[in-house]
Order: sequence, then C-alpha cells, then structure tokens
Amino acid sequence: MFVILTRYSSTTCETDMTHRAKYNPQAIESKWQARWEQDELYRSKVDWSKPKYYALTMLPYPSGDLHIGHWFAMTPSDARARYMRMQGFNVMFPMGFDAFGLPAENAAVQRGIHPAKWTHANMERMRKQLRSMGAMFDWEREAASCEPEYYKWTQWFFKKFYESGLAYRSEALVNWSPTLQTVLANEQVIDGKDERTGQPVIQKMLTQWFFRMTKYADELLSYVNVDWPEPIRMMQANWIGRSEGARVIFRTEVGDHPIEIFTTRPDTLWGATFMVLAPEHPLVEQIVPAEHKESVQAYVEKAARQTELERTADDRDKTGVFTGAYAINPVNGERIPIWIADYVLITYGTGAIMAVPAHDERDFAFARQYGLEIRPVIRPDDAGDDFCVNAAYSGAGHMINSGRFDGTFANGEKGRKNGAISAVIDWISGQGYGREAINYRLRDWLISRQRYWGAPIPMVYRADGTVEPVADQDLPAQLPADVVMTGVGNPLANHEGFVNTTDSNGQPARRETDTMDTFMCSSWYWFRYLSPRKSDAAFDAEEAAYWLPVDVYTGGAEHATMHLLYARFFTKSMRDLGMFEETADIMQAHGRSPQALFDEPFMLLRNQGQILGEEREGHYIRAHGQWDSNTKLFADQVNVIDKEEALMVDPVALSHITGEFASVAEEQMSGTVMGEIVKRTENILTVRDSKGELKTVEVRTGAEINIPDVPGTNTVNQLKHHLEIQRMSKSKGNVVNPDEWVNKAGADTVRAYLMFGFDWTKGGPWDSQGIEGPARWLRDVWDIVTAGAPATASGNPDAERALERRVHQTIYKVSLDMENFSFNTAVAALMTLKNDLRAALREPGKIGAAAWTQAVKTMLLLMAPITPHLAEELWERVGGAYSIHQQAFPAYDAAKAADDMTTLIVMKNGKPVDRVDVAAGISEADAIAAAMATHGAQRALNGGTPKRVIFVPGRNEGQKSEPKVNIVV
RNA sequence: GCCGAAGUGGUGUAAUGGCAGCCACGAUUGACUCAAAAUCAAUUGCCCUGACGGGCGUGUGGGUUCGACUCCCACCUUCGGCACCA
Repeated sequence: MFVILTRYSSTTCETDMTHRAKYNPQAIESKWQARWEQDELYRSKVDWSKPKYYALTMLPYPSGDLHIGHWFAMTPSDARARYMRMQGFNVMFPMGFDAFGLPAENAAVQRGIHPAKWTHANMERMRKQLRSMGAMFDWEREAASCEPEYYKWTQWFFKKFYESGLAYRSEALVNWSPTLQTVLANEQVIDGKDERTGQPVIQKMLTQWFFRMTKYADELLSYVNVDWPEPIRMMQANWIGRSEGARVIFRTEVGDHPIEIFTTRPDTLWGATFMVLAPEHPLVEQIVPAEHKESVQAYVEKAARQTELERTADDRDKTGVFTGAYAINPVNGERIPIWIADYVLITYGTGAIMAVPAHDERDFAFARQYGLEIRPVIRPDDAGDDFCVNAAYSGAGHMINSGRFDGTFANGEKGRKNGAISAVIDWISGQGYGREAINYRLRDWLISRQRYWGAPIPMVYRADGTVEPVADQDLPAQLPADVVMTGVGNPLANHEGFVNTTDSNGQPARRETDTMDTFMCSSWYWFRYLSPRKSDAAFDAEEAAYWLPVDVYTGGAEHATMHLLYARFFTKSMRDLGMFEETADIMQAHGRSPQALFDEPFMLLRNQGQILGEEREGHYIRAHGQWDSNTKLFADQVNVIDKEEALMVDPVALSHITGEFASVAEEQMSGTVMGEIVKRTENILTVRDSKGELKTVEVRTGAEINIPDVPGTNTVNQLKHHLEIQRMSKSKGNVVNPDEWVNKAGADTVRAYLMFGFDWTKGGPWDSQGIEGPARWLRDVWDIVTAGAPATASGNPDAERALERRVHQTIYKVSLDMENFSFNTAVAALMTLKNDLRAALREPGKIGAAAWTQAVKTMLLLMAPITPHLAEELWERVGGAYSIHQQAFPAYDAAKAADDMTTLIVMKNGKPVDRVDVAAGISEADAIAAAMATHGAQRALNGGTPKRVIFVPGRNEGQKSEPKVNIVV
C-alpha cells in the first residue's frame, strides 16, 4: 500500500499504532455541527431574564459560490458573537440572502436560466457552504428578500411611505440602450457603450419613483448614542453635503422665464458675468433662439453620452455652448449671457448656476476657455496687480463693484458666519430677488428599476391617469414566473398578464412595471429576522421589543454611503410613521425604556476590509468568430495562449505566420480578438488587446474552448481573468474557494487564518502559504492536549506560578482584543500561550497535573469563539461539561497576571542604550539610580551631567509596559 | 476630479507618544531519515566588522516633543466609494 500524505492529509497514520490520533478536522467538524444543530445550541429565543445582544453581519448576495470574502466578513463576526455569548449575553446572530439583483438577470439572458431558479439554486448551495463555517447562525431566522413572504413587506413599506408622502414620482436620467430598448445599469456601460452589444448608450429622462430622503438630511448628519467609525461618518456627512447659501431668481431678457439658482456665495452676485444651465435643464428648449438651436442640440446630445463622473472631472477641459439668450442679474440689472455646459449637473441644486469666474475655480476655467468677462467683487486687503487674473480668489476681502455693498467685509467663511453673505441675503430677501436656502448634495433616493428580478412597486395606474396603491389584501403584487428573458425590452412591461389589472373600483387599470432598487430590500432585513415567517406584519413586536436595536453591525466599508445611509433613513422613517409604537409599549411593560432606541438601526458599526485575489497569471486568449460590431465578436473558438503571443500587435500578420488563414480577407471576415481577459460576466468576456482597446467577446453556446493547462473539455467558467492582486468577485474569476480549503485544512484552520493573517479593517491578498501558521497552531494544540496531563500531581511552584501568570495575561489580551475586533492579535496571544505551555511541559516534573488541567481548560475556553469545533472536541476530552460554548469566558485576575520583575529601559535622548532587570513597580528614585549605574548610561554621559532625566513608570496591569529612564544630554 | 483610508523586514503583520518588527509565513543551517515530507533546534530588518561593537532604518520632505510608525503641514503611491454591481 502506498499512501501519499499531504500536509493537510486527514488520514491517520495507521502504520504507527502507538501514536494517538492526529488532528482530523473534517471528522470532528461534521460531528459537532450535527450535534449543535440537533441540540439547537444556537437557537436564539427571547428571554427577558438575560441581557440580549443582536449581532448582525451583512447578508450576502447569492451569486453562486460562497467566496473567501464572505468568510472573512462572517467568521470573525461569528467569533465575536460567540465571545459575547460566553460573556453572558443572549446572542442572536442571524443570516439571510439579499436575493434580488442584476446577476440573476445576466444568467437568464446569457444562459437561459430563469432568475428565480438560478437564485434558489445558489441559495441552496450557499446555505450548505455557510453551515460549513461552524458559525452560530440561527437558521430558523433566515430570510431571503426574493420570497413573496418577504417582498410583500418590502411593498407594504413602499405603500406606507407613499401614503405618508415620502414616496413620489419625478423624472430622472437613465442609461438607455436604443438597440436593446432597455435601461442599463452603470456597470453594464463601458466607455459609453453597452458591454453586451458594444452599441452606444444614451442618457434618457424617465418618470420614476423616489423617496424623499432629503427630508432627513439634517438628522442623518447627527449620530447620537451610536459608535460608528469616524471615517464612515465623515463620508456620509460629505455625501449629504449640507451647504448654506441662497436661492436667487434671475429672469431671461426675452420671454421673462425665471431661472432659479443656488449659490453659497450671494456676496459675489455682482460678479456674475454669465449663467450656466445643465444640458438637461427644462428651460433649455424654451429660451434658445432659432439660430442657436442646432449647436445647442448637438451639445446636449453629446453631453447625454457621458457619465456624470466624466463630466465633473476637474482636470478635463471645460466645454459648453452659448444659447443665444440673455438673463438679467436682479441685483444690478445687468444683461448677462446664458450658456449651457456639462459641468453643471441637473441633479445638484437647481441645475443652473450664476457664474462668478473671479471667485470660483470652475467658472474661472470656463470663462478663460470662452473669453468671458472676469470681474472681481471681493478684494483681498493685500491684493497685488495680478489679483483674479491667473486664478479665482475665494478668500477674505472687502466687497467692490457691488453697489451699496462696496466696502463690506467678507471673511471668506460660508453661511451666516460671513457678515457680507448675511447682509446680502437679508437685502435680497427684502427686495424679493431671492431667499436664504440650504442645499444638500444628497439627492432623493431613486428606487425605480426597469428590471424583472426585483420587488414590483405596488402601484396601479387608472384609466384617468391617476395612481393608487395595490390594496393591502392584494399584496404581494407578485412577480409573474412565466417571463422570457432576452435582454431586450422590459420583461414586466411586455407581460400582458402582469400589466393588465383592475383598480379599487374594478375598472381596467395598468400596473406599475418598475421594480424596486435592491437596496430597498436590504434596508429593513434585520427587522425581518425577528420573525421571518410572520404573515400579518413585517416583524413581531414582542421579538422586536427584546432584540432591537442591533447591537453590532459588521460589513464592508464599501457600503459607507449607500446601504448604511439608506438603512438609517429607513429606520428613521419607520419611527416617524409610528411603526415601533407597539414595540415600545411592550418594552415598557418589561421595564425597558424605549427612549432613543429607534432613532438609529445599528448601535455599533465596524467595517472589515476586502480579501483580494491571490497573485497569479491570468489568461490571454485568442478568440475566433464573427464580428457583430467594431468592438464585439461572437466567438466559436477560444484558445488560451501565451502572453507574448497575445501582445503581438497585428493579429492579421500573425495569421500569416501561423498559416491559420488562407487570406487576409478571410481573416477579416471571420474575425479574431487577442488579448488579456479583464472582465467576465457569465459568457461575456471583456478583452484588452495589444493596443489597449477593450473588445467584447460573447462566447457562443457550444463554442470550442481550449485551455492547455486544463485537461478535458473546457468551459467558459474555467477562463480566468485579470492577473495580479485585486478585488475578488465572481465576475472577475479570481475567487478563492473556501470549500477547497475547508476540505484541505478544516473550517477551524480557515477561520483562524482569516482572523490571524490580516488586519481585519484592511483585508489583503489571500496567501495559500500563510495559512500554514494557523494550521500548525491547531495541530500543536491538539497534540499538547491529547497527550494528557503530566503524571505528577504537582510540579515546581515557580514554574506553575509563571504559567498561571502567562494564562492570565493571555485572558486579558484576548478579552480586550475580541472586544475591539482586533482578531489577529488575539490569535497571536493564543499562539504565544501555546508556545509557552509547550516549553513549560518540555521539562518533565515542572508542571503538575492540576496546573496543566487549569491552563489547558482556560486556553480552550479562550479559543472556543475562534475555533469552535476543535475547542469543543478537546474540551470533551479533558472532561469539560457540554457544551464549551455554554461556558463562561475566563475571568481575568490582575493579581495572578502581575509580574515580579521587569526590565528597565535606559535611554539617551529617547534611544535605548541599556537595560537592567528591576522589581516591577520600581520607584522613580530607585529607577533613576539603577539606570545611572548602567554601562550604557555612563557611556552616554561620558563623565558629564545630564540636562534632564525623565522617568516613565511601567505598568504591571492590563496592557503592560516597562519602566523607562530617558537621559537628556 | 471629489470624498474616505492605507503605506513598517523577502511576505502577512504588531507596537494607549515611550526597547520598531510581537505572532506567523518564507528562507538558511543543523538534528532525525537510505531519501524526502513532517517534526525538532538555531539564525533571519539593512549595511560595516573575524568578533566585540558600530551606523542606518516605519512611502518622501519639513515641523512639534526629553522622546514620533503614532501628532501637525506639504507631496508621492495604492485601495474603497462616487448615487442602476451588491
């Protein structure tokens, strides 16, 4: 018999029967997972006699396979939830699926699988994978947003928002593909073209549903009673972008159309030398005289082909077009030209600005570009001749060229804090030219999606054009199952059976065919976890009264401004609509004050970073097929080729060399794309060729795929792309498969590695070699514990005391680190304890059985949240009572952790020059005397006297540190 | 471009303003082995030195401080977000 033992072999070495069993993670993990499930160890039930802890981690999108990023987010969160449980809390740690979304539709269009089928299959698969983590998820509380029992309530929330005036209809731009007659997601648009067809995409106005989120802008700026990371709060504050200023009405010279503008600088009104409208501004059509129609039209169309990001990039040259119309500046009656430019956005402010080139950088650049007047109206006191000639000036100064306000001091600040602004606002208000106003960068939340796989917006349009919500008893407005997903048009709008309905009077009516943004589904899911099966309410008030609010929320920082802001808005709206009244009553009945508990959804927020793909070669390909457009190829054959070959500039020349084509003509007719795969969604590849151009390759069903390294018939899914370290995602094909690692090394090892190998807030690239450290740690722990207690009852008292000291120092460190989400240092401390324990055991007789048992049991309890299966197994073997996860976390004893001796650091000007062993807690005088006696100090002083001597006392409790004496010479 | 964050040995990382590099990975040497793997022991920031020892060192340049990876200013690079990916 020939047995190959790999590093991760789970095979016990049977030839060596004298050895005890090796660590076999697979066996113990499945055993304990089954036992825990059978015993309902992680069922979280309301128990008013115990303090509760609602630990929440962001729910995954069911994209297919669980990837290592999910483990990175969830297993440390699980470890901390387990830690809180051992600290005496009744912990709820639920899980679910954010199951509506675009990838399901991609799969449907590209592979002909129904989105529901694809999603359900993925959820089933991911549930199994999630169970393999050994996390304390309470699966009885699972919720999936695509189920009618869930989205019924998403629709109900929409209705309540609509009825209270929080939801309304208005126009907004969408990415419109004229070819597909479809609205595209930003992600589907590459370089202004549809990624699937390579055809141009335009910006089109559509009437859509919005939530009045700006109503909460001010409240969203404050974070009362919550512990959220400062960077997240700052990003949200900047996203909301509150600015104080004024709205001022300019009028057109011809036709007298009012143009409302918002400005933060009303003190510069006299410096407005032109106006600019956004290309989409509704007045554009009305004010442009006939002779300018053509040029304006051309400009507006050009702007419609660009994204907002492209339009607002400051480094790009400003573009614009004169409308031929003029406006009258209300403050001085001046006639100023009206321009259209894409740097003014219809989504910000009023979509129109007064341009003050002397005091605004963007206006300055624009005026320079088109030779428009630049007139300074704020003069800095130290102004030179070149003032406002080379750059816009936005600082303090006195007003000039401003009529009655000449000489007024503007201190350069924004809002009422600036006396000049304050005075001008008061004056224009009195004159009726404008009024004080606050503007937010935050826009109302556009929730309409022209998609199939989402929760239908439960509204009905009557024959007379009025709109009404679907009656409560008719909810949910259910998605029809029988749709054909072609990627052309909107399947819901084309589905007669869905569209045609009746209104509340039984008259024929049409359904709204927009579905809701998936962020809507994820804005209330933690309420659904309270009672996921409840059919007569969104959530159960009894459960809510006990569990709410969420005590800790963990997830990626990439959600800083969108999901986390939507979630806060949703909770505040629910509070104001009275949805927590019953919950509050029940709280009070149990003596719990509901005060301020429904203002914010998540009390404590912590963000992890992202696990990046491991560095490796990606695939360069040569695809043969037929051109569909200049940039899109339908491929019948895809070959993985060498990088060098792919980077050869001319595929036509190459075809001659390789003799693959009889003639250039034939090659051009059939078509070849060569280059690196930079993106993949289902069977669509984006390839960067040797010239750096992006080409789209759609691999036809049944196409021949050749990957030299992979034997057998190859599939599109085996094509990898984009080498180098980068964000892991299914569409990038660089996913590290956790199942593979669980099979190789065990779930506990994967958990330990993810907690140990990274700064959790930062993340980083997966390293399949680095996991060896935690793997060894667990094997060592296994070996130490299964070796059993020493034969001697008691050992050397000093050695046992030293071990006890190390154990208590570790208790302190691990508790603090788990509390603070510092998982890597918690594991490091446990590894150190293992090393110390093993070193102490090396000399026979040093450690007795009692001390050994005490140390080992404590170590296992400390490890339990991190490696739940291993800890449970070994706990049983040392005679601990089932389950280790129901034990109390070890308590830290400062006296037991205290050191007798410590090292005094002697420094010269802050640099260490010597060290000496002294008693812990040494006095200042003794420390200085001891320091001065050292060699290092004598050499540093060189016979002289120090200028100063600074003593820094050490700490012998908690986070320890050594005493220091710094000699300043 | 705007907003936010991060830059520390070959690598992942650690360090309430107080010994920079804990804990690991990798590497080198040795033990065990016919050999390899595993395991064990030792070394491992860089430079000079036979050694003792010395110099330099936390992205770059300034500053504050008895003392700076840590605080402040400027710059460079990388990552996340920018409203229809989730």
